Amino acid sequence: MRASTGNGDQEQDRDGGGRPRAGRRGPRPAGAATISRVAEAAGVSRATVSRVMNGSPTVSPELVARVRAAAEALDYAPSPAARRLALGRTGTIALIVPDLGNPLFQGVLRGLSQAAGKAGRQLLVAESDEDPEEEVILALEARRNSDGLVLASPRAPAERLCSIGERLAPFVLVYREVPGLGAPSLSIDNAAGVRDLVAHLTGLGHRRLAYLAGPPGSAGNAERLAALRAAAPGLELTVLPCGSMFDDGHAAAPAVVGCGASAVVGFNDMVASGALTGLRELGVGVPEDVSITGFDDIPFARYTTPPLTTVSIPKSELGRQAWERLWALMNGESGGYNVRYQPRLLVRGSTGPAPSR
Amino acid sequence: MRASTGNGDQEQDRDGGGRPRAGRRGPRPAGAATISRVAEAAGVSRATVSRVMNGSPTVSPELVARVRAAAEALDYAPSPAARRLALGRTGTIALIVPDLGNPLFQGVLRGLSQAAGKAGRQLLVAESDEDPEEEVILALEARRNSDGLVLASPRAPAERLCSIGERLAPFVLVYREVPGLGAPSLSIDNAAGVRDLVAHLTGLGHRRLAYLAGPPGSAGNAERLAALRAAAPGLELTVLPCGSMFDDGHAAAPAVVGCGASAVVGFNDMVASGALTGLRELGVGVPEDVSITGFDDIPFARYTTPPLTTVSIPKSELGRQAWERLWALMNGESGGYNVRYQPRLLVRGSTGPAPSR
DNA sequence: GGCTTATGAGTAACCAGTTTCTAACATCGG
DNA sequence: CCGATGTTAGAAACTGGTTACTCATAAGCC
Repeated sequence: MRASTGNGDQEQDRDGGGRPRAGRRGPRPAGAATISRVAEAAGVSRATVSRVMNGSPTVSPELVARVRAAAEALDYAPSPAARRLALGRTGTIALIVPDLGNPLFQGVLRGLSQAAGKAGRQLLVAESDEDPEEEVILALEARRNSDGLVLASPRAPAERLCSIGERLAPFVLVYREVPGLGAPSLSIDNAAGVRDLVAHLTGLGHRRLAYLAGPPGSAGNAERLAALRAAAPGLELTVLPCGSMFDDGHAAAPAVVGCGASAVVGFNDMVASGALTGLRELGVGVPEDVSITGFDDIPFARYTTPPLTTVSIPKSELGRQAWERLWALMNGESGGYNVRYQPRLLVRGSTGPAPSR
Repeated sequence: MRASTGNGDQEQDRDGGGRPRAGRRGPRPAGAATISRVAEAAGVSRATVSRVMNGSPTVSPELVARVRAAAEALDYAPSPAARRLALGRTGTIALIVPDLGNPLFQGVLRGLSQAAGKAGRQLLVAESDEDPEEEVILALEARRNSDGLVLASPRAPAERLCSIGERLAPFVLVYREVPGLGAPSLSIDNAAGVRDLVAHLTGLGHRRLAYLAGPPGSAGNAERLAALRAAAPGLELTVLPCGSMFDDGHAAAPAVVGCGASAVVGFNDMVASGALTGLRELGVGVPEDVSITGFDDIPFARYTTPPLTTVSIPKSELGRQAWERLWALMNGESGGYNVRYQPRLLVRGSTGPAPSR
């Protein structure tokens, strides 16, 4: 025999003595009890053991007790792998995010994890690293190993999502809406958030704004930018390429100074915080010289100096709701309509009156 | 002979005029192709299809082509559930953390997710919510659905872990060492980190320290506190119960002022940041009046005002290493010895000379 | 008391793969 | 030309549960 089968399993004793079947191959988790052994020990059929383990009411109390005792004695627990195959469900749901380092997705992760955990479901997590095609592959793969999917802020183009939508179902979209797709989506009214921010800033007398743009593939970034353009007909707007992390914002500080804006609208709280620190390092007063706003209200935003004016979005709530929707879909219900959460403006210390020129 | 040969051929309708078989039960994912259908289409046996799908070299090129074509035509992909059962492995690893909202664990999550993803493994995540017994149950459950575990900062008592250690294997411990346990651990030399901090603070003339304590169950907290007590024989140390989140630190600010310490050692960066903001709100100058240090070096620590002096630990590296160790263990190798990472002191702006009384 | 109905539990057919064994066939050496 | 050896691919036995049938028994009814 060629050694091609040597897949890591240590064939302990393949001795010529030939005991019945010492250790066939890998599967056996070291003598774990099987349903057959329990059935034998209790003197009943495998079907009866299965019924007892699943709490079927059609078993006599006496047998229930016997099976329970045998299962206990053998330390038996049904094999999840076998149940998956037999039942056709996994007891697992999956979450795909572009970036696990982003508090936005961490919030969804937490909410989803807790809601799914409470319902006794396990959670598979995968990070697509902002790569659209990778994301599609991960999603398909994850879906095959779960009963349902939550796609957070998917970077894949709408038509690509539609083309695989059927194989992804049931699934829920978070932080994005895709019209043609037959999946409920939970999203943020980015335009409303931006309008609130702009109203706040113009109310303070700001006329020259800079926008620290998020990642190019982000739908949220596109919406926020579009809303900013729409909301600011009489304003002067400079768009600075930036990113989504602290360092991106920090690195953009000189450009902010260079463009002469009196107020900076950050794509999110991280770039805003980074820019805030960067500006102060350059000797720019916040908010005396320049006002700064963020987006998302990450836990940290309250603890910058000065605290960041931002727009709050219910991150964990999205996770919880995503579970609710997914649960409904998995039960064949409708999953409900799309929801757009209204963000809430939080005015803190990083914004102030525009400096009189 | 009994009908035991009924290997997958569906005797479509044996019922009296009933419909073919509308929807037997759950399993069928709406007409997904099975290995039997592919075998039939290609005119070969199921065994051959299996061999082709797994790249076995013992199939003639002609058959390989035929099977490939049939699989392609039917859009066939092997059922992960069936493979799990047949192979006895899941292609999945699991991570248990006490709190998904903590950047410390997010770092491990990221590192692990990326390393496992690169190796084509999926990642199951569960949050124990700081509850020791819950954690044990989650770990056992997660282990049964995966090939290996990473336990981050487990809250469960050492003897409890030892008692279930065998059923958890293979697994790796992160942020904690448990002597009796036969699992490699990747931990931080908390004592060294604390010593560095204390040396730095005493070098600046501080003699009265306050420690913002972490969660009671945390092993890291116990180590840091013990090291602090040991490192400060000539110092006055006040221990303030606190927690691990921003708000905990913020709420502790008045107590800090009350105890008269000139330097605050936070359990981690979050409580330190919270305290920093709280102190400044109370009119206390940092670092002029009070110095503050954190621990962990979360991404945010660089962006507080002033930036936080802290001790850096390689969070993502721990995740990557955890994967390496787990991978070795899953292959029957040793998994290597325990590793204690040496943290690195980062002096930033939140610490300064002790005020002359 | 015989017939119908309920009930409890066993039999065997699934779920969808993997792998051992075995048999047929081709190749090679003597 | 025949036996030994080497390949290939199929048959069938697994992986460990679930559940549709089936059947025996007991209870209910007339």
